[in-house]
Amino acid sequence: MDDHDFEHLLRGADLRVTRPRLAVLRAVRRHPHADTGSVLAAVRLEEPAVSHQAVYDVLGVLSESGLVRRIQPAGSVARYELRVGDNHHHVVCRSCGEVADVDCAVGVRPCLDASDTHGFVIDEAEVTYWGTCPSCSTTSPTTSPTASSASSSN
Amino acid sequence: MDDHDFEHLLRGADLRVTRPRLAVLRAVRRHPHADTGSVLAAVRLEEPAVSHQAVYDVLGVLSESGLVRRIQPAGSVARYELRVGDNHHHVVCRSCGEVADVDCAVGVRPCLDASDTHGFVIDEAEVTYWGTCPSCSTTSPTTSPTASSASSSN
DNA sequence: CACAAATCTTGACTCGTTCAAGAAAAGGCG
DNA sequence: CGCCTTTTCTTGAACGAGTCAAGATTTGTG
Repeated sequence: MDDHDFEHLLRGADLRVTRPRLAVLRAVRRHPHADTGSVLAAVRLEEPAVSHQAVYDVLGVLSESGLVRRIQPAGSVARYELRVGDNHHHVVCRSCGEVADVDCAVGVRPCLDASDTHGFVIDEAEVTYWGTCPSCSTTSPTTSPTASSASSSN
Repeated sequence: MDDHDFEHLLRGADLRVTRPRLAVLRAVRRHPHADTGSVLAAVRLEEPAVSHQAVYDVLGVLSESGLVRRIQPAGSVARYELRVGDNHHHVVCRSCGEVADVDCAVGVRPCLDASDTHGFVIDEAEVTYWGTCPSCSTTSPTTSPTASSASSSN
């Protein structure tokens, strides 16, 4: 996944290839599950002039186009990842908010057979595992969910 | 589930029995999956003097105590329900944000066997089904996710 | 190279939620 | 039953992720 691939991805989705978009894709690749603020910070290391609105816009269109996946565990802000279309799920640490990938255990489309769907037409089943991450398990639970990884700026 | 039961629930959780708390419990019972604003509105029909902060506080302690369950699908505000401890899941309409209950199809603890959990200690698996609700399926998709049920006040 | 459409910058703003301080109510005890 | 401590609630300000809007730039096409 280099810039060349990203360019193809964008063109394939009928999106123009711009410096902000490439920078966002690189940032998301480097920081899986990063929130918008972290993506913005990472982007600005390479492209200092990119506005926060541009990052919101870019993450928005990339999500709609399926080039990135947006997740948002309860109590968390939106997070983004490049891994897409492989039906994996997420573990979220109740203590520090850390997110990790979990490959689907049941099959390609796990739990997609809900018993009574009340007439809803279901197109996706999203599984979120809740628990405690390794570092919060060993150390005494001091860290709060808000005090997570990278900080955001504005 | 009448006021008498609610009182027992509260005392059993070492919580004082107050008019705001009973009103919130009644509101959540009457409006499953209601957001905080809707709960506040419903509460004020019976207890006009209850502050919005009280509703936030009450919903907070009730959630911590396990008397109500808080859910928050991506892109939605927090929602609450009384159904608790029966491991059911939710379908969320991508178009209007409507939420419905779905009983667990796989078993008592579905999908709780993640393959590689990266050292996380998992205590819950939450399944969210995404799709389109009956009314958004038939009618052309006009309604937006933000224009949902009851309105909030302040 | 010029032009229309898409994209980005700038800056204000919305709204769900939280923070903080003091007033009011709950429940135990005498 | 009424006092006292603690919990809970009211009031009002503040926070912050995300959105809106208008105008400037850029992209890709003809």
